Amino acid sequence: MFALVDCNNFYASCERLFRPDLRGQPIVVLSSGDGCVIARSNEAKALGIVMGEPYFKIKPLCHTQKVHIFSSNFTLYRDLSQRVMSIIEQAWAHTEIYSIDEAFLDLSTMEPILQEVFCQDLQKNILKCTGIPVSIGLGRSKTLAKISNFVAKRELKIPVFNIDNHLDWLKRIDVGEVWGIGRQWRKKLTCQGICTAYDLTQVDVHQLRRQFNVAVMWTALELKGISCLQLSDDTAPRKTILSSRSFSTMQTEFESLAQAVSMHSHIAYEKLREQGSLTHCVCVFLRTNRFREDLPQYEQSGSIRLIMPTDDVRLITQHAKACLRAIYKPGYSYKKAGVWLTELSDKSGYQFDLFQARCEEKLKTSANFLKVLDKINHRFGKHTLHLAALGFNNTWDAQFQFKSPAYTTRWTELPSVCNGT
DNA sequence: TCTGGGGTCCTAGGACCC
DNA sequence: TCTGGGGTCCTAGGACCC
Repeated sequence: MFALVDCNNFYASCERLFRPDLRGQPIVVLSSGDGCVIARSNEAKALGIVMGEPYFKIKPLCHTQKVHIFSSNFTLYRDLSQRVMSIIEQAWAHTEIYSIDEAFLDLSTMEPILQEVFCQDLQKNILKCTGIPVSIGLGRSKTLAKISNFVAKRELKIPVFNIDNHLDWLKRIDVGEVWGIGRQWRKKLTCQGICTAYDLTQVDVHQLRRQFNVAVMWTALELKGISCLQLSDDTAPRKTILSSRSFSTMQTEFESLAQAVSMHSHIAYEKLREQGSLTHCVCVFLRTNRFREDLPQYEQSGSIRLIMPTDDVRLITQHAKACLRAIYKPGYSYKKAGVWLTELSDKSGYQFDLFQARCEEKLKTSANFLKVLDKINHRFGKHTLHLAALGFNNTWDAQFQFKSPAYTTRWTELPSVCNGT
């Protein structure tokens, strides 16, 4: 048996945690640059605000209905996520942290009779210790646990549900709600009359393998209660690292794009160092605003493959700017740029170039420099020390107009408790 | 006027090898 | 006119997830 713990309206719940005055009020959390809706409280859902909707389209509704708007505050969400996850891991060792707000538990070694009670206790404990409400679904496979969670949250509105003796629910679940069936597969399946999760269990799995792919076949097997996906004990480092963002206003000049690309190089560098990897390939992309059909469109990417892998922010930035130079075309209004590091390798397996003199001295100097850079930024705040290439007073960077304080991670932004006097 | 960011995996096809 | 069989690796593109 598997259990899926899923935080309810996670980002909205995080925001409400430090704003008890917002209990029962509609809350919406926006994506980077206050672009789209990425989380909604139940009250906001009830107003018909849908996921992914651009903010400007719902602005009047938010105003008349007094919806509380928040910019995304990932520092806060990450911190609260870690608290929730640590409680889960303390309660049960065989756990996979699947996303910022979800964890799978493999309960197969627990007495079946204890499983539901265990989940009910866990749900109460998480709420008590963190203030974050969660729902827990149980099932014979990860996919069934997912569906079970969906039923608990959306249909029955109860904290814990075990679908094992209630598989009739599959007949009422749209096939597009099944984990692993996205928009394209849903379209293709419904064309063939496969409209519900139950329908999918009735199709020959080899036919699914042929017509779709092996993942869809596994999904169908999992719905039948045949577990194909085990917990992934994934402490493995990322295989690619990306930093990208839309601009607050469209940019035309090379210089501001170069600043943005330098900033993304810096962010990507920090992520790279954090997991102790080196990059072999630096890729840069930029694109115009695809929603502005009245403007000429351009989208391009370029990459540089390094002879020797690096984690030096100076080299990464230098190569990223060279990529940008190669793809930049004047005369366009750019909306977004990013830096993508691929072909990552572990620092311990450093491969020297056969045809160049070994340059240990140079590497040592670089390592020392980076160590100091990291140390200073760790102690005094993320962007205390950075390359001048990032520029100052960036007007192009995304705005977070409705951002809440870093309540739990910054001394100066701790919530204050007022005694009313 | 205003439309997110960051990942993974699978597959088909092409290039190459003997 | 007729031209094998059995592999591996790489890449781009497409699907999915949160």
